[in-house]
Amino acid sequence: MARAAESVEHEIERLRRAIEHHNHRYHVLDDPEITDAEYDELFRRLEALERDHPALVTPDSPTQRVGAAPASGFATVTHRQQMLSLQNATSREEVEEFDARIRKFLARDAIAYTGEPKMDGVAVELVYEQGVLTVGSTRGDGVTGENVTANIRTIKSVPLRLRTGGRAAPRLLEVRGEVYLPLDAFRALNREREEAGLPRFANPRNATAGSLKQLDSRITANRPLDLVCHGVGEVEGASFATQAELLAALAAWGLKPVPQSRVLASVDEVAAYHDDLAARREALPFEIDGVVVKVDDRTLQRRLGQVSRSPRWAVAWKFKPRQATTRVLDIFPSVGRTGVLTPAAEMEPVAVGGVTVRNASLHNMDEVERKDVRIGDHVVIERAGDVIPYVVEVLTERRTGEERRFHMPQHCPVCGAKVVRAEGEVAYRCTGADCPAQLKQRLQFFAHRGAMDIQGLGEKLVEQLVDTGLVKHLPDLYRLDLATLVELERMGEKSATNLLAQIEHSKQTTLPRFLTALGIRQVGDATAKALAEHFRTLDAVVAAPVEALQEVRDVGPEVAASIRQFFDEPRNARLVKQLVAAGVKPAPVERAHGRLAGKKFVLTGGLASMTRPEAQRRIEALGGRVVGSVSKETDYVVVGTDAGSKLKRAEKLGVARLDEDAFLALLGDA
DNA sequence: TAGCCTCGAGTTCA
DNA sequence: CTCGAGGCTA
Repeated sequence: MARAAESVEHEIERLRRAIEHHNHRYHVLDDPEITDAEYDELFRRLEALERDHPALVTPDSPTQRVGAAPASGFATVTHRQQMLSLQNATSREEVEEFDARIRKFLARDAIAYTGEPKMDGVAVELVYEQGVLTVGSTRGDGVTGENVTANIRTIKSVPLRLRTGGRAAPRLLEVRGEVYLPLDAFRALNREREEAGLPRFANPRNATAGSLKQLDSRITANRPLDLVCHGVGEVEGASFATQAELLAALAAWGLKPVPQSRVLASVDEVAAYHDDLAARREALPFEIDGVVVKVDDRTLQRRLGQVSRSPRWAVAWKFKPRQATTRVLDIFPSVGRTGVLTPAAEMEPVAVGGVTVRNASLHNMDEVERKDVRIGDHVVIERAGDVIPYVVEVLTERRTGEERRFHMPQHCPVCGAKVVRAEGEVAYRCTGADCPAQLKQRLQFFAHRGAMDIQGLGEKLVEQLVDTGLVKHLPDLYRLDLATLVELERMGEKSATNLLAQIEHSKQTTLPRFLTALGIRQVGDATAKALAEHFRTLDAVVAAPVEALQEVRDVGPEVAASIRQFFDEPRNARLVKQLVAAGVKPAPVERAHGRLAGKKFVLTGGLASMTRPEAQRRIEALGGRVVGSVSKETDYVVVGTDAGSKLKRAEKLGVARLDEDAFLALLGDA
């Protein structure tokens, strides 16, 4: 028993030291070593131990205060009322417990809540005296923060004087809010920094903290920070019955209230609100890491009061973290279709945003060197914006000295050919003309939907065909027969027959598909289509001199040279000849005409009545074009379910939007 | 010559 | 989906 108590004491002390350390890194140095999720984990563990062992709680425990001492350089501001932090919840069960606690405390059956997105930024307080902004400060440790008035004043959405519509302003108004950097501004800032040779910010919150702590407010003024408000501290000369009323009053005074807030009548509605925001998270123009649930009635809020460091009437329901830290086990190059060696990191499996991640591409050597990722490093990984994980930053302070740098091999790991880096290019390329890795990728690209469209020829089969030597060059595909195919693993007579039919079918292709399938550098499906429309026949494309190629829309000197170089290479000329000899017949396509001739479409989200490639075909059949990104040149954005950032951009640029019904009507479907 | 627009290329997990 | 870069246009 005594020994158990000792070990608990030991663990509490260890946790406190760790939390104090990370507090300092985060709040004072703006340079955290661990993710928020890991920090929260430590904090929760300490809270749990202290709850179970109240005798061990001391006033200097990190649980007994909010943050750490402010960095030097700014004057200190004492908040009239302590700026509290929120209790966290990570599941519906915990929110139900929160609701049950409150109902029990107040002896009520039902409580109305307000839901707000939990903005991932920097918490601040603005003080308005007689309606004039006098002080802006960071939260700091909750009791005292830093005076960042000059920087706050640069934020466009912060009124320097409240709008009162002729009536008297409140004598005193302390507003609590969150400063953040909108995502597009964050990306633009990182691009600029990269060009200037400065390190990138790991995430918008770090960028916000860095911007807000500039001693020179002219720098801050160049960062398009924004501030939204979600609460008040001390107020004289005004009062609000509910949180919703408070937000409305702030808005009336010209402040920006937290967007997308809602009054919620039950835990069910709270859960629906949470799920809705979680689903729309990626499409929002700012980062959020959860929702904040507050008791709406301010009188009830006062009755509930607070427990040590947080109000009893609010809880932050956090989303599953999209960031996580893990360790790089190995870095190895993979060989792509064009021979490019792409370094990839193999990591200890870790859960991020609901899936287990093991691999992440490191894109190229410049990236590896810029981030200085080494084998054995602890890294922060993220699945932001899209699904694909990437390494955000290396936690250099966790290095032990055992880490190994990755060097690009001088010879291809698959075929042993020399690896070269062309002048002015970031990519390293395998020069092996018969590299099996390249052949596999090229074969798969050849069979791809947008190219020859050979269904059933997937990764596994390609692997077998190349490894068994059945396919040494692309034209070998057209010499396969039933007897050899059925020898392969997992290949019966039925699937072999189907595959042969698909291969046979692919011979009746179109010129643009065929040109795409060849895999000419810088020629994708759009350029292939333009070439086909311009030259009409394969022979004409193959024979075209550079000057003629440049007459094609979107083909300049670079692309023209690349095309010419491809066909001038004897092995490529032979490849084209052999494919044609094998029976491949690329048919010319009609020039674009039709009802939608010259119209540009962008597709976003999913459609119920057809797939995206199908929608593209339908549009093109009527002479329209489908492009990947929205610009003011775009004629229509087709908005499906779960539309992404393209819809936002369309709204901003005032581009016409079509829902599925309107789109079908345009296509001429009933 | 700069800035916009579009295209190409690479890519993870279930 | 996003980034980098080629090509086009004001």
